[in-house]
Amino acid sequence: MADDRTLTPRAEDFSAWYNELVLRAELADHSPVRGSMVIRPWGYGIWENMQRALDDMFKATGHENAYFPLLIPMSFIEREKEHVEGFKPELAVVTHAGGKELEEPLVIRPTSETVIYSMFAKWVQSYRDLPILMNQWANVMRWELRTRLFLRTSEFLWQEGHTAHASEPEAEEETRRMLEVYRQFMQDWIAMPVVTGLKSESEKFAGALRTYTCEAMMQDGKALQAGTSHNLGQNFSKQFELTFQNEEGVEAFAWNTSWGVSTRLVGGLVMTHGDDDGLVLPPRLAPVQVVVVPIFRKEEERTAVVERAHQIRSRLQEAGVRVRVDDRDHLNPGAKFWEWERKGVPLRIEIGPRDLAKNQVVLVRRVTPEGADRKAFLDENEALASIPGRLEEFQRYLLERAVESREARSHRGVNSIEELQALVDAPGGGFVYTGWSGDPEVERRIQETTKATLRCIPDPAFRSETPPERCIGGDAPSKMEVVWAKAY
RNA sequence: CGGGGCGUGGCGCAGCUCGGUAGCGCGCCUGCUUUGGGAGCAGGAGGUCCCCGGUUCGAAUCCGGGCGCCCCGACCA
Repeated sequence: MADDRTLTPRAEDFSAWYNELVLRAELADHSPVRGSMVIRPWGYGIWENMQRALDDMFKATGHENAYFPLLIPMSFIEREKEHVEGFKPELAVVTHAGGKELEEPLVIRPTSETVIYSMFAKWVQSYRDLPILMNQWANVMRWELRTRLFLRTSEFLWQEGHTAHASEPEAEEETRRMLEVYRQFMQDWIAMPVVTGLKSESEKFAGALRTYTCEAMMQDGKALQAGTSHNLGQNFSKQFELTFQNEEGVEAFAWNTSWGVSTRLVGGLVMTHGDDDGLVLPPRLAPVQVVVVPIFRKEEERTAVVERAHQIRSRLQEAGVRVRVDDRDHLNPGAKFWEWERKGVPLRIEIGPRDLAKNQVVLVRRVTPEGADRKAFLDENEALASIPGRLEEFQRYLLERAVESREARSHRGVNSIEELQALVDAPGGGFVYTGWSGDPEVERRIQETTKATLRCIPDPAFRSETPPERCIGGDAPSKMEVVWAKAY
């Protein structure tokens, strides 16, 4: 840590900056168990706001919540070949319970496809029972060798949606629909723009037919896989005999999808918006959107100022704003300013005797565009009425800034591996768009030599105006445009 | 799994080379003065120096063994 008061600047050591910020903003802390974390109230508050927004979106698209158990029979995980291959190395297994060795080991879920589709199989007989549109909020465990708070921990919180459909096109539509829900959520709530697209064979979910992804670009030029949506085909329904009688009375296997986002999104938020002073929160997710800091000298001033601060809080609360009054008296105002800025609160109202006299408040934005005044002196009523609008404006500003930052780190029309390498190795890193023949050998070779991975085959909205002609790997014609980046 | 670093009060660290009363900054408690960008003064509390063993009159310090954590890399949906 740089010292007690400041963070290591991003430009000096981005990784150190991130680690220090997460601890110092009190988002999370290391638990006694290596690789797992305690999410502290400030971090959990952000997650709760994410959950609420996402949950509403899931409900609006027809999904219901349910809960499946933490423990899964080992034999279930082993049922689907690719699935078990993908997860085996990172499974935590319960072998003993009740003082005895178990006959069959139980796996702590790394994800719940197997148990969920085995239950769906019990519940579905007819096409009339379909579709099933379900979601669960849960913890999962994947034993990771190298962990980082929020970005990769052994245990994490997430949601996993699981659906069953009567036809392949319906399942594909669902897969795409939920990917779009994620994209929208990340854009509108986290103010984090993402590139959506299809994962290559080597990067797709173990057991899926196809995996779609949301890829975000962090300030250090590395990509973050922020959410995935899988078309599972009939891989799981075949293994768990999830069948139904169709309209013709013929027995058929159901088509499944699954999709998830996790507390990793909190890490994405930090690395998208944070600055050298600390966290910057998009207002829509901020546990506290406005902090009111009273300033006073004498006792009479204190009474009057603190009373006004609480009036301001009530008025803003009535307008639906999340407000906190920081009336602690063992800290001076400056210390409070730094603290709330470190924690990322979007707006601050300072109110002191001079403001009371003039019926004004001082309004400060967590970040301001280059050259703009940081502090605004405003008529109190006017200021309070403008707060909801200002929060939305701040939300928009963060998104714009993030889009600009991503665009500045996106490189299109790249034709050679050398150029690709130079770009991803440069300090800003970023997304590199190239042509690809679809040959997995090219993908493997590039990954090995450049350490960049194929993030996705972007959806049409993100493709370059002129499609690439040649494959990055050589003289073969390009069959599709792809995005490369170093990734978390 | 490889490489590096670190374990000393709540946090950050010095002390270890060269063994001899365990220190500094921040934080914490009490009081007074302060409060518009990280307050000042005075007084105070708080420690199995990661663990085990050894050397020694004496170990935070030297030796042996162990444990833990962090970082970088490899691996990874």
